[in-house]
Amino acid sequence: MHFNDISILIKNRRKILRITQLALSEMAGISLRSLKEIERGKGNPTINSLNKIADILGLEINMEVKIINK
Amino acid sequence: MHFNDISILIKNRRKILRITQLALSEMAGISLRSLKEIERGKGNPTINSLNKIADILGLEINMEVKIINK
DNA sequence: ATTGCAAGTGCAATTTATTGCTCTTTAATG
DNA sequence: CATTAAAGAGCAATAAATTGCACTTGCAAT
Repeated sequence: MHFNDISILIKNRRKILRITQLALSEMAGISLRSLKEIERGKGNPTINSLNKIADILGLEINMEVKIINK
Repeated sequence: MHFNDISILIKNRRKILRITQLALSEMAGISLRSLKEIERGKGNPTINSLNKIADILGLEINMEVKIINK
C-alpha cells in the first residue's frame, strides 16, 4: 500500500464519517494545512501524523510480510 | 500497530534475511544513521523512509479499519 | 584476551515536514 | 445568480527529520 492509497483511504474514511478536514485536524491534533497536504497525496508525512489521523478515523497502520501474487 | 511494533518488526525481519544495518540502509537508499534510529524505535520517520525499508525487506504498509475487540 | 565486525549514540549541519496566513477554487443551496 | 462552506494551494517561518562524522559498546570467533 503506497502513500497515495493511504491518502485516498483517509479522505474516503473521513467522508464516510461525515467530518470536515478542519474537524479532523483539530481532533487529531495536527494542522489543517498538513491534513490538506496528506489528503491530496502530496508531501511525505511522518508516522506520527498518520497515526494521529488513523486513531480518529478508526483506522490502524499495519506492516506485514508482503504476499507475492502469481 | 504502533511505531514501536514497526521498529521491532523491521529489526526482526532484517535479521531473518541476514543482512546488516549498513547493507539494508544502502539498498533502501536511506542513511545508516536513520535506519539505526528507526530500529531503535526513536524518532518519527516519514512514510517514505518506512516504505523504502519495507520494500527491501519484503514487507508492506497497510492501513485498514480497526477491528474492535469485545 | 584481543581482534574484528555490527550496532548504539552525541553532536552539529542540512534538508524537509509542519505550520500559519492569505487567497483561490469548487460545490452545494437558496 | 449570489452566498456560504469546504477544500486546494502559494509562500515564508519554524520545528523536526535526515544525515555525516566520530566515538563507544557489544558480541562472536579465533
